[in-house]
Amino acid sequence: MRRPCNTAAIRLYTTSGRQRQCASSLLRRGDRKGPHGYTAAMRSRQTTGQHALPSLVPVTGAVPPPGHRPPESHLPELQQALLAWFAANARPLPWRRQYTPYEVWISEIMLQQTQMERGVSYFLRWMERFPDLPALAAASEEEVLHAWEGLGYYSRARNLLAAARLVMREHGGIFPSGPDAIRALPGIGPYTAAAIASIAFNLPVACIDANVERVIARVFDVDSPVKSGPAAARIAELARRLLPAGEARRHNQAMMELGALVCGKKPRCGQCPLARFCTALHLGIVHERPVPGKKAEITPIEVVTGVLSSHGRIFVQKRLPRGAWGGLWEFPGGRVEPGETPEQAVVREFAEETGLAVRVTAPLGVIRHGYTTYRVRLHCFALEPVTDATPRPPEPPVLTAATACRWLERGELESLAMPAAHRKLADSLTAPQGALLAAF
DNA sequence: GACTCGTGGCG
DNA sequence: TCGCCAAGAGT
Repeated sequence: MRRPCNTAAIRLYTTSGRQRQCASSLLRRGDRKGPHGYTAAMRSRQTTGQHALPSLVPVTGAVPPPGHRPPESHLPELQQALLAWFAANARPLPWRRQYTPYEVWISEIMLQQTQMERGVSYFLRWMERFPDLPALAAASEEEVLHAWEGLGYYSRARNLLAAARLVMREHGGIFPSGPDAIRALPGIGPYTAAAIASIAFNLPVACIDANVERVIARVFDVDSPVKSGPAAARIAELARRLLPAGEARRHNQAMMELGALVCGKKPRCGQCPLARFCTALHLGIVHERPVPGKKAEITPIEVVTGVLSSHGRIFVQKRLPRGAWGGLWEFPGGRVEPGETPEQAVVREFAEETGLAVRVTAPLGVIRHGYTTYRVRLHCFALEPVTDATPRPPEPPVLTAATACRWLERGELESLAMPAAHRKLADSLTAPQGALLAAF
């Protein structure tokens, strides 16, 4: 299965240009003054204070306009406005046709920490390859990882397979409908359990994801970091109270859709169905909600990898089953140690990870990528085996960082799941005009 | 709670 | 170039 690229089908699901235009003009206006007469200086002071609400004072002469409807005392009206908005603005996503548990499940896992457009393209390809749960359960991990290649967080794919097999074994192949049974499946945490229970089965549970947190933090003016305990508890309680009876499926999707399309990082308050209920908008502090947590530090690191070729074949190894890129295939390599050149590092890493003696024949360039806490520069090299004069049977590799290895024909690189950076390198090897091809 | 786990798009 | 982040879960 080939990695999805930007296909024409995806355009169906993107935000329209009209919405983008409206949003930008609104944002500029809001940045300058705020919709209700509070200055930027006022907002700035509110952000740093622990108690934004009590310290709020209108600009001299400005009176907060009438019409704000405190959300706590207008829940039914708010719920109705949200559902009406969703009915008119819901995107026609592929898993919104039938709401089968399998499709809802796959879509929810794929969309974790993944942008909608990418999720849609992978979802469509996934359903061609694994059309139902038994088909997934019958697949190999190699196949599943290959279908997932490029999405990242590969434990999601491994857990999907494990969960599918568990459902076959313990639930007779029928996706469980009880919240506890759903939550017990590998890879399904609090959010996803609630999403499947409500969206697939319309059970009365509230979904709380980053979108919902953002919407609630603004509408109800939650003034502590949303990831902290107190804020999380308040948001959970508010989310429960917001849920209309019998409407969990539509309501939860509406909350998340609103957070994605309107109440995003760039809020489009002018087109928001909840604007008249929104406390943060009323106070002119929409941009200060939600209150962010502390940000992680990014460490720059130098990493090397090498493409070892011998007799027209290329060496790859399969990473250990757990941890980063677990179960994916890669070219051996590792970090450059202090005082070491990248060339020295790749020779050392090959010796440590495979027992193979190699030498560098050519540099293949530097690939930049980043993940969570690292910003990586991956130095790539072409390698050849170091052989002594006397012919002898080739010694088998001694793998210390992998469970398997293979010598591949160049065309076979396509068939294995690889980390994104290694995939870029592999693609450069087979590219028709690859500047690196001469090295082979 | 604090960490880890990927990737590509965007301003 | 760089920081931020997009429908979180597992340890």
